[in-house]
Amino acid sequence: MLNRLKDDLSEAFKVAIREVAEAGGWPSAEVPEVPWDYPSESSFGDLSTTVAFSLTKQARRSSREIAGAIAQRLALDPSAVERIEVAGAGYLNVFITKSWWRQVIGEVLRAGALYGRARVGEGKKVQVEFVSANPTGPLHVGHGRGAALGDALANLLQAVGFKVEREYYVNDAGTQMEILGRSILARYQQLLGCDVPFPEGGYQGDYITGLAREVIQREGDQFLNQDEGKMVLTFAAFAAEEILKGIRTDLDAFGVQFDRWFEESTLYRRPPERNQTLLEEAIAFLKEKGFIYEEEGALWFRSTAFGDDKDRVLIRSSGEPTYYASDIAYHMEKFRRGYDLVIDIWGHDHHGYVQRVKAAVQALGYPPEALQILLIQLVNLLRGGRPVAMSTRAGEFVTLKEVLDEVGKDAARFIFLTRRAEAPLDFDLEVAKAQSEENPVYYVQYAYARLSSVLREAEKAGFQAPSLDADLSLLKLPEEFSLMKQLALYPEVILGAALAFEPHRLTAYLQEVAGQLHSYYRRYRFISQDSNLSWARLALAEAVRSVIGDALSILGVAAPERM
RNA sequence: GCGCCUGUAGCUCAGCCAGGAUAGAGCAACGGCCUCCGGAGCCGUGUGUCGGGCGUUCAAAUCGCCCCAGGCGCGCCA
Repeated sequence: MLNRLKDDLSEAFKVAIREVAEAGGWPSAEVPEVPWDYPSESSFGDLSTTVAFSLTKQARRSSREIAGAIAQRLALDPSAVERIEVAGAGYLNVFITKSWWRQVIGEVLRAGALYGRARVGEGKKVQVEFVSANPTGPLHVGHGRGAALGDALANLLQAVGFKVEREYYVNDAGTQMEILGRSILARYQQLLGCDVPFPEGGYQGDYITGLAREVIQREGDQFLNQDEGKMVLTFAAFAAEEILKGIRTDLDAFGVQFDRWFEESTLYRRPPERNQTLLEEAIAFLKEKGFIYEEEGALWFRSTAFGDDKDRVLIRSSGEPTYYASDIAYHMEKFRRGYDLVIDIWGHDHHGYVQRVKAAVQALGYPPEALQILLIQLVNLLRGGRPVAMSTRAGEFVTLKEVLDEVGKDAARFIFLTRRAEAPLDFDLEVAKAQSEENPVYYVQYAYARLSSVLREAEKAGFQAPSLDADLSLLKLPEEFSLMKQLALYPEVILGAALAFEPHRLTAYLQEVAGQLHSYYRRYRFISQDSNLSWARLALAEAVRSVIGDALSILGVAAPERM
């Protein structure tokens, strides 16, 4: 709605600029786009443009003069625009009519959950791959941040018309599986009284011992004297499956569901209908394109042809494929599935890898912008302002489950989404638990619960479902117009957050709306003796509630009617 | 050494991609507010070399270059 208004205004401005140019005898061929700002100060109007500044050169006049001339020739819809003012050095400030703002309420109430939805995605297929933690241990807080971001981003993209699939890449092959198997085997042997050393670089967490104990419970000591190489594989497969179960449970508790769990081992298996594995196919394709060469017994990919610093090995001289090779095959597989856009969410420590994978995607014949890689910075876990010590190596880490048990899903998700991905995040357990103003999630949820309560009370007082027929012209307070403006902005916030891959814009928006609502609530009453006014304010209440609820659902945070 | 991210109020951060009017929030601090729809709330008070420098521009937190500080990455590791 606001968008439509801005488009209309832009058109009117362009017409006026052309007229001014013709009258003034300066070139009118290049009429610039008209940029719109929301001025911070209400005396500067509701919308403001600096378009006059950009015309000074071609017009050879001052921006102030140009702005004045434009303002005089503007033909505007009087039902939407109250007046135009020229201010400062040549700003053109647009004041929107009160009746136009009031229409936003009806728009929200009529559209309901569809308010703020857009179609820019045009049904294009997007894949968001996130979390993808190795099945070698439970999810920790950092994974939680990735999970919250990926899920919220997927929701946002859905909201603007993309067809989204969520995927988890399971690294169930390669070295780390072997280390996992060895770690469990060592604990198994130790538990049964054998004096064996723990493997170097093994996974030391207590859960490893727990899994070994589980094996003993189920199978006893029958594996003690069997072939170790075989046992490592068996134990690894068992452990990965168990750990993955735990991961699924944790993600479920966190409210994240994936459409597909793609196993790395698939890349090394020959599908019945083909005569090559996906990995072999990928390499064969690159070879055919001339990007592969042999040197020192290894197979190299000429990634430098696509902006990488150096060429990379795909097949080691030992015959083993590198992790990079499997990732190339994986991305080939992804794009074959027909996604228009693939988004990978990785930990920030992988950023050296970005260029490489993009290079591979290009070599495979896909446009580089079809793959977007988002890097998430670390989560610093604090308790009462003091860092909580964590070391994955020593097996000491705070798991996502522990955090969820302590602070709950909603607080965790919301806080994870308050910062943009590439900024490190301090996550203070005490703050996340606090049921007070320190904690942004409660502040926002409370606004929703409060409005729900008001609407319940209203019903008791005889104001059934907020009426679209309410006389909104009774809404005259500045605070009411502030809220209406926030409602009007919602579609832009959704669209902007989705296209920029920045869900944190939505948490910020929610905090702003909640703040305005609380402030209004303390000062005025929704339900009063004046029944017409009550109807009008309740319509506003319902509209605000609807938008807060919708935004929370996109973030994956509950919108409680009572707290 | 090269590359990426970060540097904005005492603290945590928005704003930077698409440059515009006195740079915004929250927390912390202090002082107020429960005849009234939920006080998990509200109102008020103060805070800035936007890391530094140079440049582009009518206009720079925002764009470019250089420098400083912190983090991370640069494997035939994953």
